[in-house]
Amino acid sequence: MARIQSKKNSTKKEIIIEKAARLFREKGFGAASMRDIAETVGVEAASLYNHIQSKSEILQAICFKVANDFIAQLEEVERSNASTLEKMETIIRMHIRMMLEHYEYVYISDHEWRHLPEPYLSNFLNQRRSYRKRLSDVIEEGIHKNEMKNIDPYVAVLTILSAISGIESWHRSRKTTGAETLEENMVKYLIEGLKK
Amino acid sequence: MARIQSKKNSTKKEIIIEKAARLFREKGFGAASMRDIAETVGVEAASLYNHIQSKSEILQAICFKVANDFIAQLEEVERSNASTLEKMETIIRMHIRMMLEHYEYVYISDHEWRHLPEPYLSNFLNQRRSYRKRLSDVIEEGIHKNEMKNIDPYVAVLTILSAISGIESWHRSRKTTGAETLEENMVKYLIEGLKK
DNA sequence: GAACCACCCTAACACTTGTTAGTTTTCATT
DNA sequence: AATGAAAACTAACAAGTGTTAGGGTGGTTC
Repeated sequence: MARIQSKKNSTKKEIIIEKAARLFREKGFGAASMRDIAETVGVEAASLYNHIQSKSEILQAICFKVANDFIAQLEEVERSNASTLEKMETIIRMHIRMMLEHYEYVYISDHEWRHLPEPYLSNFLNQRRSYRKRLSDVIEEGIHKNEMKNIDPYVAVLTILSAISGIESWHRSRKTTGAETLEENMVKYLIEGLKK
Repeated sequence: MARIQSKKNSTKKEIIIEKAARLFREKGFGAASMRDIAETVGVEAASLYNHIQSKSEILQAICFKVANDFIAQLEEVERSNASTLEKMETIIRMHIRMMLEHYEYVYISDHEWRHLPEPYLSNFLNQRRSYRKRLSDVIEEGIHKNEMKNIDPYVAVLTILSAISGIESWHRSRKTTGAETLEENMVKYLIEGLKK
């Protein structure tokens, strides 16, 4: 019960996933090999299998952790009794912060999910679809309550989530624009386009 | 000079690139093998090398074709004497239509460029950076001329391009929303958020 | 001190990868 | 019918893939 632990109070499995996430993001799931992962962990490839069952288990862990995180936070917003515009702003900020603070994980969940094996793939896509539906319900309500301009809710959700997912390219850049400027301006842009 | 041609007035090389594009988009560059490509072309893998030099040459052809297309169209807009807002709307529509009509190519150029070998990779990224800079110059001018609201130009460009790139997920969906609705609503959203 | 267990190692597996060599087929032009 | 080039084929290569088997090592617990 002691040896399995490391410096950071995390199990070796968690360490493996963390290191793998970095590589999956940098090179893509397919191009990052188990031997690559093993090297950054400081161990032989075969040894990884004492802690994980397969390469794709790592991907599953990452994708579903992110998905669950988003769903949990969305539920919190849904339960609140803020206006629909406030709700959307909260959600947008939540997404931006997730992208800023958990870049690797969110990026992988956004871009590498197609490598999930069935039935996880279908599962993931269903969760995703239902998540977006719930977001567009908020917008639809906002339109009915005359708090938002009349815009196709599906397109609005698509626009918002895609825009935020593009923060990925900021992360890869030289970051002459600060994180705070990024957040405030993107929120401004996306909320302004929604307002009546 | 005749045998190399096929039904569609295109060389075999172009056919290979087209078929490969489909596979690169579906499975990713790394996961699509030369044997996969050969099969859809209806030939053995080794025979592909009578027409192309390497797998990555296909990727280069796709990425730079798209990049050059975008640059050419941007230059046309820059030369016009429309207002900055009109310019931005034209550019946004151009991007949306490219995404709608040349989905496979644009998607690959957006998502698989990291597999380009040097020096093509650096080249590609430089073109991309300079393209975005020119877009943000238009927005900056719009702000100075008081035609646009005061928003960080870098963030605005990031938001616009990322949003449009998300049309990819519409393409993969059941398309309950039509292409026209998609275009009009996204333009509305993105332009409205820019207007003073 | 013996047994146990978690963990690492080396070696190997079956398979897939992009690509090359060498040969044969196809077909328009002479 | 013969020529010559383009383009297809088979076979093989070296390297890399995820994963398993089996054995060794060092620390914890009886």
